[in-house]
Amino acid sequence: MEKKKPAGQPDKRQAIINGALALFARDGYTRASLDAIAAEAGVSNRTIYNHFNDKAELFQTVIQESTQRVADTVVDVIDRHLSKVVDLETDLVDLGLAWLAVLTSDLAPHFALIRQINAETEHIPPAALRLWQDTGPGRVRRELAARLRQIADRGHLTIDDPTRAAGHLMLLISADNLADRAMLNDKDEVTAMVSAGVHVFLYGYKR
Amino acid sequence: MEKKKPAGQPDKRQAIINGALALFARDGYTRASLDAIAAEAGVSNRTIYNHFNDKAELFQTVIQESTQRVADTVVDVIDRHLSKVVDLETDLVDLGLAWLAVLTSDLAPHFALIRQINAETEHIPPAALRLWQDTGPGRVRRELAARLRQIADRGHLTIDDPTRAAGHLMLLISADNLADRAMLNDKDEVTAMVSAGVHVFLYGYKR
DNA sequence: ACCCGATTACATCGTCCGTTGCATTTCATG
DNA sequence: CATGAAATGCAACGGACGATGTAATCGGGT
Repeated sequence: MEKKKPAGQPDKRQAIINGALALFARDGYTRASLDAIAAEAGVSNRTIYNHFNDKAELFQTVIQESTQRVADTVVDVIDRHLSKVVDLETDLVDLGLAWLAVLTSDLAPHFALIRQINAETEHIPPAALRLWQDTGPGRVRRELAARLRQIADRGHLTIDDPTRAAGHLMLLISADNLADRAMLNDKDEVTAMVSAGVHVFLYGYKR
Repeated sequence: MEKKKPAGQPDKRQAIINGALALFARDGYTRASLDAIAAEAGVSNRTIYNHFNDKAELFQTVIQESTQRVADTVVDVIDRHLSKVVDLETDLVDLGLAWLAVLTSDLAPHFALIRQINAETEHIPPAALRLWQDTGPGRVRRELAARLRQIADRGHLTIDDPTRAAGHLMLLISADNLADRAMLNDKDEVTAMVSAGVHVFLYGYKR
């Protein structure tokens, strides 16, 4: 009784977006059919067109939604680990582990979606592409850069270009992830990767 | 007379592979139609089926061919810059610049193809995926790791895991490339990125 | 000049997909 | 209970695409 279906507008739209995210992430824009998305969302094909004008609009909406969600969580992870630094190395390692935990969380499909975006670059309107860059990875990068600047100002590191340093740290933390994603399931390998990455970052920007 | 069309087998197959590479790289596996590939290759649709059983086989062939080509050149770049080291930092920077030059050379489509592969992971037979990993990025990584081990043995660096170090160097050299590929056209930005990346790598693995 | 395999143009089949129209059903609201 | 907006099921369209068959054409090797 609690979850009776409200025939009205409420959460159908969200269900569509979630289902579309799952299929776009796995199959890509072209391969993911609207019928399959409708089935995944537990919704009629026709209903999708009551909420979105066409497939492209749905795709862009999915990108924005998912990007917003993930950016929020990652920014939160950054703030939680770098707002007050006690021991820089262990704090950075913890940050890296928490970061990678997001990759295997329920937000995992988002990162498959990102790979789709990176592949579809030529077929996505540049405006949407810039918007994504700015509210997604760009925002995370800026947040991390700001934290690094604080840390540098306290004399722990020497950073001339915090934005670039933020990029370096992001890459070093998840280095092997780009080569072999299956490794994310081995806890020991993950900590080894993060520790090594943080170590290089720390000594690379030492003093 | 020199370039008379030999109606026979010779280079049609190569033309098909080249055309398919161009279209697969830009449009992805599903979006790239065989008619478009045939047109791009200056070849009849039917001829493609004289050389390949189906679209999937053509795709895998293209991946193997292009991967082989690019891995050869990149390995060559590595050997040319790290076989004899005079000044490690400038040699690494030169390596990085030569590396990035490949990304904008005539082999550029290959890296768009890689993004397609990364997106299509779920739809490519694992065997083909492993083969690609091994003959492509894996081979490059091993080659670079071997060179780094030599350098470390001579006392210039402290490297416990050369393979991981190779991964770090590859990422640090092309750091910003993942975020903004348009930057590859600005020579100053490229050298700044490479210099910064090499610097972090060098001090990160300093003895 | 002849032959044979490669190539081509063309036509076709079956399928899937995006999109729309329409009639029907569902349910919260008043 | 009546109303209306939202959702659904169904059918259909136009188009694109992978794949195959066939007959004609081309061009080099004997």
